[in-house]
Amino acid sequence: MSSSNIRRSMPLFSIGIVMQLTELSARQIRYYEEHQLITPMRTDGNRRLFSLNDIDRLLEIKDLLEQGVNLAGIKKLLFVNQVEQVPNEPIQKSEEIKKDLSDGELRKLLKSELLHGGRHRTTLRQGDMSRFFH
Amino acid sequence: MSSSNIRRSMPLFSIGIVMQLTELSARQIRYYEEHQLITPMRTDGNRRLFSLNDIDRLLEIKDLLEQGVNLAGIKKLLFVNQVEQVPNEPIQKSEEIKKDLSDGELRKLLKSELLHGGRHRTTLRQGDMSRFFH
DNA sequence: AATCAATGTTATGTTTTCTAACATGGAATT
DNA sequence: AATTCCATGTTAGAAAACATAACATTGATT
Repeated sequence: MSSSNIRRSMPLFSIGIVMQLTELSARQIRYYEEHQLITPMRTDGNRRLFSLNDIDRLLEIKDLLEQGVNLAGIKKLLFVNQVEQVPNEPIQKSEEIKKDLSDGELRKLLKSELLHGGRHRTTLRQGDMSRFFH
Repeated sequence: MSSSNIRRSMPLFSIGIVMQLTELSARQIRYYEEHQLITPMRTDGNRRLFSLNDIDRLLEIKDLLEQGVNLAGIKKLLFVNQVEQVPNEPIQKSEEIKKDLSDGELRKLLKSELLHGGRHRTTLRQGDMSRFFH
């Protein structure tokens, strides 16, 4: 897991913000979760918290729906993207230990990642973002 | 206003998330706002929404407080940072029109900025972020 | 001892989000 | 044409998160 991926998978956004950013209704977002197209984190009080990756995926879902793909198809598409991507990932150095980090360490790391911002992209579906520039 | 600055000034985060990221109490955050060290946006329902810049500033406030600077001093410091930084900004091209954008256009832009991620930094206090890597 | 700055704590009200149920419109199927 | 199904809207009621405001506390300064 690259630092960028860590940053992009941080649960940060309430559903209200995600609604604005994606222009999806709460109903739609929850429905997609219900069908396991996204799996946002939850707070202790059971509120959803979305990551940048979640938002990314929601926008892709929206895009595919507008192209006529149904949820079943989208689910498959998202899934093949994941499995076909794994082999392309460079073998990670042993430095990048995946071993359990303490909560404190993780929080510190995530903080610095977030605030340092992303300078290199390791996104799966590269080029997809072009559709936001119309 | 660079695209990065737009992205970093987007009101996105609830106070709960900001508490976690900064390890400040709600009381502290509100107190700093009360003394006009930050001015987070509000939702229609009056909930605070913080930007990355707000979080950045909160962390700087926290840092300065730990160094013994009081709020009055911090206020001055933040202010001189702002005024001394303006001349360093390159003159913006006339392409970068500041004219009013429609809400829709702005939202699209912000969305793409957010999701595209920051690749170049135009931060004011550069180097400050190093303190997050201990 | 009194004051002040920064923060904690508590009370009370409002906003946001939650789940669950039912409704609807359009497409596909029978 | 009637039915079914998918995706979404709408509503109700409960709980979480957040708002302001007031009072308490702690440590430093006067």
